[in-house]
Amino acid sequence: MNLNVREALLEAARKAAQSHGYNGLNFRDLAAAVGVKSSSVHYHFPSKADLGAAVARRYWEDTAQALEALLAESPQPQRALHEYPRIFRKSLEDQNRLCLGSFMGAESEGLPDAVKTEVQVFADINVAWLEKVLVASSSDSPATAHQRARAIFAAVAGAQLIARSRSDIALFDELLATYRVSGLLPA
Amino acid sequence: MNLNVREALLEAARKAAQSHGYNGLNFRDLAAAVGVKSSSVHYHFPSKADLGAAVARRYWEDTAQALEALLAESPQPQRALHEYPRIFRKSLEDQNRLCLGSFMGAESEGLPDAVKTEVQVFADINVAWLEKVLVASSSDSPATAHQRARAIFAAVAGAQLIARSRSDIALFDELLATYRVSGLLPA
DNA sequence: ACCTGAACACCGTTCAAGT
DNA sequence: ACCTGAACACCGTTCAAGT
Repeated sequence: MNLNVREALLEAARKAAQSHGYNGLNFRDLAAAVGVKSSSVHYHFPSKADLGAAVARRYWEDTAQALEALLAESPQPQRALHEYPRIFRKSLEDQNRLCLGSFMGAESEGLPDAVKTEVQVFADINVAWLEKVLVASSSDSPATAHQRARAIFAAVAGAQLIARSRSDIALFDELLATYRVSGLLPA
Repeated sequence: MNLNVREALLEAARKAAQSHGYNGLNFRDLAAAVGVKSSSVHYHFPSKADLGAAVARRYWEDTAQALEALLAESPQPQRALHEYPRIFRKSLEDQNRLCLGSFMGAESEGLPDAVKTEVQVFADINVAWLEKVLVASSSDSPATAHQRARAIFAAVAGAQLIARSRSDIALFDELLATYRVSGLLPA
């Protein structure tokens, strides 16, 4: 039950942050969602900065795991690359939530340093994975793979941001399709 | 002096919102920046929702004007299209600020309806302008221009979001360059 | 017409007190 | 070890009171 509270807080805080951002997170609603008092949240996470950093760290850890699983279960690396946007699509399917990296990235100006650091790691692992897969699928030379990986990450994040503000998953799919026909993403 | 206070509030609130979002806006800091008391802000804008909506409306009005000016002063429409991302670049040059439409778009879940409406207009006028210019420069058929316009808007917004979270304008330029070589944006 | 101080409920935080 | 209530300073809001 003790560990469960901490895990439940991390999970509920992640969902809240993907919906309302770090600024939109608040201890009393979070505590209520888990069934404890707000002062109990401070026992597990002394400050909001600690909570935010823990949530962001867990988020990129989970993402790193999902990315490796995606690559492992794909017969060819092109297939993993093609499925990559599905990770962002799943956030939209889950109550129209935004990628935590995008939301906290937007808020980064006012974020505690510990949180900002974790958010940057999220971006780094996405770009590193894309770069690796682009090279493995030999659709790009190693020299251009890094630039291309960053552009894909930025464009997919942008598509999710726009589609989310309209609560329109079909728009996300259409944006991705246009990225493909234009050549930013491999067909 | 009276009108100046209202205008000064709108301007200061826009800057604050582009840095910290709607949730990061607060009446006391805003009032202090303009030199009045926080209760005076409520005289001009009864609620935070009113203030947010006024800021967002002014923002898309200014953007609409800038877009028309850009098109008017461009000898060819391709030229205006090429210069379009400069509008987003200018926000980064101005204290690393994010497009208000992107920030409030991310926050849209918790935004008052009046604010959300204005934010959507911002997206609409951007896409409509891009679509018009794409057709005029005959780089796209009318049938595909709309899809392409939305993809460009999403990708440029995403590039700004990523570059801003790194406080790296050069990254914005590199992302845009990659969009061009990949074919999403005309060379 | 425009501005202000005081008061209210809310939020992050602390801390002494519980079990 | 884990949880809680009470108290603090902060924020959006209201309102009576100023000019």
